[in-house]
Amino acid sequence: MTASTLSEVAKLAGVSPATASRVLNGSARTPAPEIAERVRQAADTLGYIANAQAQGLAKARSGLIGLIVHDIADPYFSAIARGVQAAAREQGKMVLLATTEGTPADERAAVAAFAARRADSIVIAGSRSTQPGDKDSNTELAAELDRYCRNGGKVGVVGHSIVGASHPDGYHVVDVPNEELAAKLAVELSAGTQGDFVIIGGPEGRLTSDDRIRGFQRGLSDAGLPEAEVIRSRFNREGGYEAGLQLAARIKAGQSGGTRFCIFAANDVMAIGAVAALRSEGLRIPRDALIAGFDDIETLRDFRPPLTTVSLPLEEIGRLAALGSSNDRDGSEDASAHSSVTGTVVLRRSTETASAPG
Amino acid sequence: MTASTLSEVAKLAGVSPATASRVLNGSARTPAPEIAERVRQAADTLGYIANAQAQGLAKARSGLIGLIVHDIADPYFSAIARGVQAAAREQGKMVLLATTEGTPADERAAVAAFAARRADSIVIAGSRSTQPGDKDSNTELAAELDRYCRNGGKVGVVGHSIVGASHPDGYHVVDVPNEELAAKLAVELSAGTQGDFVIIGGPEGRLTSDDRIRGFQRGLSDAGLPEAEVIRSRFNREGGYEAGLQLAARIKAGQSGGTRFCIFAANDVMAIGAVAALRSEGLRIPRDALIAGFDDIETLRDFRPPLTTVSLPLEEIGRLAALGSSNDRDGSEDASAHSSVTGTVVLRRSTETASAPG
DNA sequence: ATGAAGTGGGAAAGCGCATTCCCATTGCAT
DNA sequence: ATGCAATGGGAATGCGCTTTCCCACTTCAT
Repeated sequence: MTASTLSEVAKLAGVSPATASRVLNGSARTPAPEIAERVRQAADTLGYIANAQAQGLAKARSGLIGLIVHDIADPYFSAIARGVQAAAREQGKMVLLATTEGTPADERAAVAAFAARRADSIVIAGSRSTQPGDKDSNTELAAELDRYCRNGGKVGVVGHSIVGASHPDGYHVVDVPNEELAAKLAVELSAGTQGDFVIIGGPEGRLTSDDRIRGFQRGLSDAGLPEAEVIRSRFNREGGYEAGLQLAARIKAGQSGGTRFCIFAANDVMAIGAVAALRSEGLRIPRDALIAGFDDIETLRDFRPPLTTVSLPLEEIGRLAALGSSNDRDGSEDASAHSSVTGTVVLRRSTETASAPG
Repeated sequence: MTASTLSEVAKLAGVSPATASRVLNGSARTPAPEIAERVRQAADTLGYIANAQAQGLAKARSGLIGLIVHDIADPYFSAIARGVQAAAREQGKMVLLATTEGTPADERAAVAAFAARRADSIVIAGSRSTQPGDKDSNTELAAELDRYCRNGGKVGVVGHSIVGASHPDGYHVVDVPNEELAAKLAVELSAGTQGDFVIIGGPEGRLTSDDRIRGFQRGLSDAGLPEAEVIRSRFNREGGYEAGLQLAARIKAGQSGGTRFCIFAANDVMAIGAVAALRSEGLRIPRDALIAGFDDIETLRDFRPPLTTVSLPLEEIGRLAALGSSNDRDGSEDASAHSSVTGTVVLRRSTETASAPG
């Protein structure tokens, strides 16, 4: 037994499919109340559920919003996903998920898949990479997105505008002031710290990571401090762990010169990994080293010692990206090519210089 | 400018739409290589992307798999989502996301929405509730799912079979031995513990929570210990926190009778909340109380003190649910109504009775 | 040389719905 | 009473694709 169709409902109600369509799925024209009731009853007894695919075909809109993330299990992305999901819900849409592990080629494929499904809009989160090896893929990604826009799609971008993308009004980017906030963090940290600064960053070319590193360096410089050394690693917990091991060895070898290293990890998850590594080497935070992260991941807030970080309204970011790229076109002016959020530096115990009582 | 269509491609290639369809999207019949090449070229120059909605309509399959979770930002669910996503990818499908906050009414709506989109299968994660107030909604949820199955849909269920659902072969449930594992945890904990056991559980009627509580009690009983008190709270971090505050007050009032409470929180996130509460009251783990969780959430593994818990292969669970409900029907026998996973008790510092050196 | 079997492309009929147009009916003003 | 606009339902078309069926042509066996 297959699902019942509109015409079956119409037949049962003794009306035409057109009328049934009008009453069941919103239309400008509203049939007479008595007829409407009959149709609704028929639909009910048949357990009618409109075929969204057919509707999409007929209306050229799908009610779908595509979401591209690196890894849905990464708390950074899942927080954004929650925001996107909330926005989708508000608009009566559904979200389609794609994970890409950050590779531009997969992102391109995801965009194509979304385009195939005629997603009304696409939200692309997660920093793109500008590594030389990814150059072609990036160009193709931009091309694919442009094509999608040209065909009427809207795309919401978290963080930076897409490199190479050029369609005039198809993109809505949610600016995240990674650089400024990282600078601010550096300034605030430098106030009460005397040890050397070290940065644990993602791979070179990872935009978000690069922004944060650049900002942090600028902050140091603004505070009259020398540039910090940068250790490159993967942009996840394991990357942080590995970098942490390196640092631990150096700390134990006395390379921190009598003072504590102040470590800045480009995101919270890396910071946690680094802390785990330091601990596994018998070092303690903040006794033997200070450390700060970025993002203020919710699940990590109960971590000990509490992690100094930059709090970002991730859910809101997701919401804005989804809303900004919604098809409320006929744009209220041009006001909507960008929206921006702000974050706040949150100093916590992991960077406290006065040795804690406990 | 709107996306180009199959017939445009066909025209450009000088063939019929039928032929174009055959070469571009897999078919049993394969046109001549030379023609195929021409079609492919035409598709390429036009930037043709098949309209999945139209394909879905024509083929009566959508290539979509619906995923229902309480909250995508909850690490438990996002881990499962990752598994589902992986399975979807293997099968060349996409996942459609719905979040419900655990309310049966929303779950019902999500199922209906998936049915409307003609999702090939639905994975429903997250414990259903059997609270009296939800009874009707639950019945409706079951009815909706049954209807979906009757129309040819497959549903993968994480944890328990759907209460009230009855369609013979539409459901594939991934059994999670919550009860057994909780019992095992209780037994292992009781070995080295003398204090009273206390359970922090979710609201009554929450299936997963109830299973774990029941199992834990059984384990205690098997070990010859009296039944533990159960504190009911919300099934998330805040719930754990609130329960933790209550317990902290009692511990400080000396109600633990000279020994330490051994707290079992029905999931890791609650456990973390409880730990945070105890800490905020100046208590320390495991010095002042022991605590164990359930799930072994990845992001929480670096937590201090390391949390005793039950490790569950969440990603695998998601995979199995998605795969098991995939339309490889013509079922290899009936072998596939269930699949099961197993977990392991992981004893860590949070329940160590020998007072730690540090 | 002839027919049967096989090969490969095209025409056409939907898939389930929205929507445009058309037509019958009604209400009103004249 | 007559004409007009407004109202509301139905027929038909098309959204973009798959798939069945048909037909022209080739190839082989006889």
